[in-house]
Amino acid sequence: MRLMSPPVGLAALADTDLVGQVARVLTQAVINGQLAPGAKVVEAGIARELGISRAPVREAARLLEQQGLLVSHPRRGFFVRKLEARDIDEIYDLRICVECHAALLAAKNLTPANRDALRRQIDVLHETADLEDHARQVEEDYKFHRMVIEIAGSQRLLKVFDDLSSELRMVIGLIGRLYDDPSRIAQTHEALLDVLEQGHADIIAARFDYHIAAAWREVGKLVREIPASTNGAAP
Amino acid sequence: MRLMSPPVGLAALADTDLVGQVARVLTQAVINGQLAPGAKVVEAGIARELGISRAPVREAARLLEQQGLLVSHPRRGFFVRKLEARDIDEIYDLRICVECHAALLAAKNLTPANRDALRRQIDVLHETADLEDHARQVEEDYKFHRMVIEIAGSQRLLKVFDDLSSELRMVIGLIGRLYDDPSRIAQTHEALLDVLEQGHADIIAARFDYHIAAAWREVGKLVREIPASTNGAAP
DNA sequence: TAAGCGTCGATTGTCGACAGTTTAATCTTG
DNA sequence: CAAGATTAAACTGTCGACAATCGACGCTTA
Repeated sequence: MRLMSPPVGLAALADTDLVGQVARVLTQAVINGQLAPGAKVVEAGIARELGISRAPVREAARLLEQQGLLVSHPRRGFFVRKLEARDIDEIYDLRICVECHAALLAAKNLTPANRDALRRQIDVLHETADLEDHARQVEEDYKFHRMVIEIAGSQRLLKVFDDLSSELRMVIGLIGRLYDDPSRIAQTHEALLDVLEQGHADIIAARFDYHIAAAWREVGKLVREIPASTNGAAP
Repeated sequence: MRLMSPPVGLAALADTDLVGQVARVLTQAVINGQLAPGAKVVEAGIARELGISRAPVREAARLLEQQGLLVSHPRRGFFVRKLEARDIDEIYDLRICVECHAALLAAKNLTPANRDALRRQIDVLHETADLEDHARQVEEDYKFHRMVIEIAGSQRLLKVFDDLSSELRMVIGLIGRLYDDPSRIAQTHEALLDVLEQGHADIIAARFDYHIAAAWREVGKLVREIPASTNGAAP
């Protein structure tokens, strides 16, 4: 059963995967705040809303739980995870750990082809800098980082990053605007590509560390201007 | 529905979680080889065997898929993941990345209490060295490493480690014997605790890196004596 | 008025069923 | 006899149903 009204076209490639679709829908709902942190995710409600049964919804919820977007209290249901300042710190700490390592691997695997791909992505960053679409800016930013990890060539590294990303998108979606000076993000990423090309391990690690830590401080600052809430429900 | 016959006592605390139980059963089956790599996991079969319906089995399978123990081919079902040499490399590469980082954090958080806990675990390693129970040795080995990450204090770091661990247990279970000289593993872990206490970042990272890399080489050697198989099924 | 208790609606956990698809087995046919 | 077509069995994806449980509300009782 399709979620959207059949889009006429026969472009039903990787569509056949209900729980995947539900997972995407839920993820999106969490990211854009339709499902606020702490909100209860009522299986029957989602199911009815999507015109499907509860089974696929439950499976999708379990998936998102594993990814850290939802928490489940047995016999009480699934809830949108509340991220506290501590979680943000954990996420960025792990991001630094993982991305610095990935950057080193990526530098080793750097070919003209994927070097150009990165450069093109930086061009995209330049373009989006002018737009007022903050969400888009964040998205293209992530895409660059993700490309680096793809180049590193480890599926597991990529999975960790993707899981962290969806958690982060949640907070960032909540914060709203992220960059004070959008034009600068393209520049900072050029610096990242530079050190990758240069290929000196220490410098690469230091540069990526600095870059991510900067984002960490930025997000941390903005988050602390927002409600601090204890996670989960009382026992 | 309970899996075991009710153990009389009222110690039915965290029992109420069918999918959790199923997940554990399946994990165990994968680790000890009852479910061989590449084997098909038939939902109805598992369900019947456990005397439950397919729904919880499916949810558990999705969970293990997310953890990397199973792969799912839409419309064809779940299969036990086949780990190739490349996967082993990815796992250990990530382990080094994560555990070295965790070790640094752990060193900062090291208190007399958890320092003693680590030491006690090393004692256990000494004791199990005499036994011929290889599985037990591996398990206690992991427990030490896990404790370090617990001390580091990041839930996410711990989750990444746990996921990697279950994948690794799979390979190691397959290999059978892992240590040529069991008496040495206690020693090497003492060295790890030493550098943690000493608290010098570079030395900690280097030592953990070396320790894990050694295991990597060991496992890699043993794995390559075993069938190399392509993962998944043909499209 | 505040704490305790029972009731009722809402929601989860689990089950069995059914249709559509995949896989295995059997039967053709060149 | 081998390759392809055909049929039958097995399995997955999804659904709707039902009992058990949880949380809220209101009522009783100090």
